[in-house]
Amino acid sequence: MIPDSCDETALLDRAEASCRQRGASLTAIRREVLALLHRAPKGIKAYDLLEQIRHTRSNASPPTVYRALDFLIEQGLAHRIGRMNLFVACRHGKHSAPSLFLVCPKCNGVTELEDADVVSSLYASLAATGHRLDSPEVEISAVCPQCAGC
Amino acid sequence: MIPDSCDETALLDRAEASCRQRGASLTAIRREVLALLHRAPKGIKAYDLLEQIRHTRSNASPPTVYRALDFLIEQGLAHRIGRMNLFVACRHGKHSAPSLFLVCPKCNGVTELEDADVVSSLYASLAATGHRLDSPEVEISAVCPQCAGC
DNA sequence: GCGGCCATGTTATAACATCGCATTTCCTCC
DNA sequence: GGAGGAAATGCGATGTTATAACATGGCCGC
Repeated sequence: MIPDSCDETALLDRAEASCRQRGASLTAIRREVLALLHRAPKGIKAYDLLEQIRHTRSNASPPTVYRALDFLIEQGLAHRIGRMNLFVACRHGKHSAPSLFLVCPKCNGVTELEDADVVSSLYASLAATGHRLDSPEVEISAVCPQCAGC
Repeated sequence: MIPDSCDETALLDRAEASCRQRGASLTAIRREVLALLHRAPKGIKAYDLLEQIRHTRSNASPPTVYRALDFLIEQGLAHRIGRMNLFVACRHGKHSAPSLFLVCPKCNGVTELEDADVVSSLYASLAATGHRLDSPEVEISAVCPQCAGC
């Protein structure tokens, strides 16, 4: 897990290196989008992202953003929260094992849930029906403790 | 569990009764939408639903469909799959427990998975961290058996 | 230079969802 | 039975999210 105090540039450089390893390139646009995602730990919507990125690239358009997002997701650097049309940066270095992400529908906060039992029983159940997990990130919409009180 | 061979009319009548019990009414439009959902076991999109329902109600508009869907979801008779903007009829009689939806990213098909082990361990794990499931639908992206072969 | 390749720019439009308000329907209470 | 009110529907416009389609730019090996 990457500590929050981690320097942004270093983080982006690491992402760039990992892309290069795979023969992909983290271009300027993509890097900027990734940086914006990292600055929005609670997720950000595509059109808010578009507005943000227009501060530095006034000609950016929806495809500019969506293409960058698609790339980042493909590279495992970002994640799409289906229900909310929300995008978040991936908070962990690698996905050696699948993990569960609890997404709070109120504050949009994302918490990683580490629980071997859940993951293994999920695996077993999927295997029983012939399914195979598509992505190592499983999102679950759940109200977080802070918001549960409200 | 309701057997698949169950007659559609009977199924709708049962849904109507369960609505009435709660002081809600399964009107003609809602009943038709529910019937259409049941005929699309892999889920159907709102605008496809709209096109279908126009066969019998030529004046139907997007709000017609969305309002009916909102009602059915509220009543636990249908589920919304956020990721794909897809709607499915609930395949259980009751939604006493949340269920897992396996969404195939290739064919977009939705399969409802009922697995007490997974659900209970998920529940336990959520409770341990103070979270609470937001909706009875837990979506998981998983390649289905048909697409896995390709 | 030129041809291939990837990324990006640009315009338009598709696809999904909601709002706001008028009208109707249906229930209930008198 | 009729008045009042709540719920449901009709209808048009609008908001929001995402992609299609096509043109251009820049790099690189040859």
